[in-house]
Amino acid sequence: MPELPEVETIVRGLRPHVVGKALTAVEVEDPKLDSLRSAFVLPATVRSIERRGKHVLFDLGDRVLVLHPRMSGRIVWGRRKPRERVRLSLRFADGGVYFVDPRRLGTAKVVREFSDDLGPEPLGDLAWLPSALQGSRMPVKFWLMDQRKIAGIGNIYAAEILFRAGIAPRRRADSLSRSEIARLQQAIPSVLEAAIACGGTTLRDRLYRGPRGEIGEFCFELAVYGRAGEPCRRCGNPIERTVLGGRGTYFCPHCQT
DNA sequence: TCATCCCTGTGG
DNA sequence: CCACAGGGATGA
Repeated sequence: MPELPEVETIVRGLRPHVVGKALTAVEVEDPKLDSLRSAFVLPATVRSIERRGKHVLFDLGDRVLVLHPRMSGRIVWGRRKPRERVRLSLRFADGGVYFVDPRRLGTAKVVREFSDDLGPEPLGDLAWLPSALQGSRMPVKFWLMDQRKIAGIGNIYAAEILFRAGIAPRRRADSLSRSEIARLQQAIPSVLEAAIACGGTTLRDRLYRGPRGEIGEFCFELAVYGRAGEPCRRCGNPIERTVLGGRGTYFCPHCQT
């Protein structure tokens, strides 16, 4: 469910509650996560919490707990356990971190060292982007969502980024002109940073919540995602929805070419 | 580059 | 009831 801005919001919200605190108990409440039962060495101090792509990393000194919310996962801090389906609870003296995940698609693992095959982070300098796009025949929307190419972008922000850049989702990655690539370099960080500044996006289903359960303010206004048939905020023509790679794909046929 | 699967909940 | 859901691994 969450993409980079939502995961970043989660991580920032958890840090003040958890970093430097002693993890006293772990409750595994989903058979799919049984392998975690023997993975913790307690008590352990949480040294830091970091985000990498859409992964949340709890540094426990000799181990790293890696959570990935996938579609429906949430990670919340609370004094008491939430009523929703909790798959994993991390107990601290004054509260807990709860991995809530109704669809149970999210993943959790404990490793000695976090390693991954994720691409670069999409914030900051994207000077590497032009050469990375070269030689990739996939639709640019796929490319943006391919975590090995660039980390953290999902279906919503891929749509929003491509609208901002004025590029149609089906365009092949290696077909973009210099100026289109330059617009992408600008659109990627600016869309994601704007969303982070708003604390992420909460859709109508309200699945996503912040680290303390708050719904994200709707201050990040979606330009295209979920707006099929509604007027484009820029040109007024209706937003279209198609299916690309099995995912709903929203774009403005007039503004995105 | 597809389809399919993993899961469950919700909205039309 | 069916369609769809913010992710991603897998196999053809």
